[in-house]
Amino acid sequence: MNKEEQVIIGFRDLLNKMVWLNKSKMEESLKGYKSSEVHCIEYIGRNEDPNVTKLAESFYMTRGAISKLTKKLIEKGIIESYQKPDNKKEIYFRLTEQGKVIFNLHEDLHNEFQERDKAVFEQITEEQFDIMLSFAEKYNRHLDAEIMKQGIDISNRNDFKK
Amino acid sequence: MNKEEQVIIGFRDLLNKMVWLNKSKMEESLKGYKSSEVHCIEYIGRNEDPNVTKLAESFYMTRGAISKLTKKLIEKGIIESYQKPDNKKEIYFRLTEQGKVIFNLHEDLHNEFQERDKAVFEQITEEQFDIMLSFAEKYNRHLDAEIMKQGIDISNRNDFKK
DNA sequence: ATATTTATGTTTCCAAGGAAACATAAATAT
DNA sequence: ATATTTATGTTTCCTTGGAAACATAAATAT
Repeated sequence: MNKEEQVIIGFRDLLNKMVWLNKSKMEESLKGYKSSEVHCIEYIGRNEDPNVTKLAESFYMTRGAISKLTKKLIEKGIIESYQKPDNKKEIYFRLTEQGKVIFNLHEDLHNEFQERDKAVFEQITEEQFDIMLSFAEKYNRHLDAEIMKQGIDISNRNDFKK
Repeated sequence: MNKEEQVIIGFRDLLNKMVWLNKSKMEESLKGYKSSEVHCIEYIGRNEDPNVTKLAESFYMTRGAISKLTKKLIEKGIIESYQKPDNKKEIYFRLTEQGKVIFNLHEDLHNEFQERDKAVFEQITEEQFDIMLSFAEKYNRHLDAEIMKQGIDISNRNDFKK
């Protein structure tokens, strides 16, 4: 196996493991909330005027799936929707007080994860970080261009067939 | 956002994009086969005596899900199962002739993807690859240890509760 | 040798998410 | 000004995959 593949596989395994581990820790601490819900809460808490489309693009999910997820969060009283006076199409979300509590619990947990992995990051120099960041940026840009070529709309891959 | 997070998010986005892009290319070229099926065919074609458990661990999926997937591939005539004379418990898989055709088509596609992304990799020096590989290895080892601590069995996370 | 525990694989039930069709608002073209 | 196209969000139907219970074989303990 060449190094190109090794890097990709190494990071893929890494992220898979991280997702598993954090997910199980999360659903242990934040009982009653799925990790997808918490992820959604995190995005809504951190971003300006988030809507279904932005969430879908960020999570690489369809708008339909996000629509259902946000609906559930509204029913649970974790988020609420709002609109702007000059736009009757877009629907944005914000956290309720209850949502903010979960958001903060998640932030704590996030710090806990950082603490857990600190030992690994301490071994990495600034230069090494920059090398990895530069690689990720280059590759991301390249794939963005390829995705454009393909004409895939991440937020609902079907529409492009129209 | 600190560099630790940036690296993780950068690679996460990268892999998400790659999965999307390759998936849609794949299901375009290998019509009639889902990317999960092709992924499974790839693993079976490349590894010695693959069974449900090994597939599950490699894909970070439950044994139940893999069991269903392999069952479907057997029904489609793409793979077949075999056992060893001295072990009546483990069930292994191999590709049928039809499966080998798909395997080879997938290999071609894989090369095509490498070709597509060559421009990115050409800019990376040997030293830079080694830095990234070393980071991935360290982090993987760290997470393996954490997963051990948690007592999570990736192949069926529930069993450990017994 | 027998009992207990662990490993492997399967099945049933359920939830999450994608595909496609749809509704409506906004943007753009004519 | 009106028609057409595009953007945004929702809904229905269906597939995939997880959770949990189960069956059986193998490994281990007694």
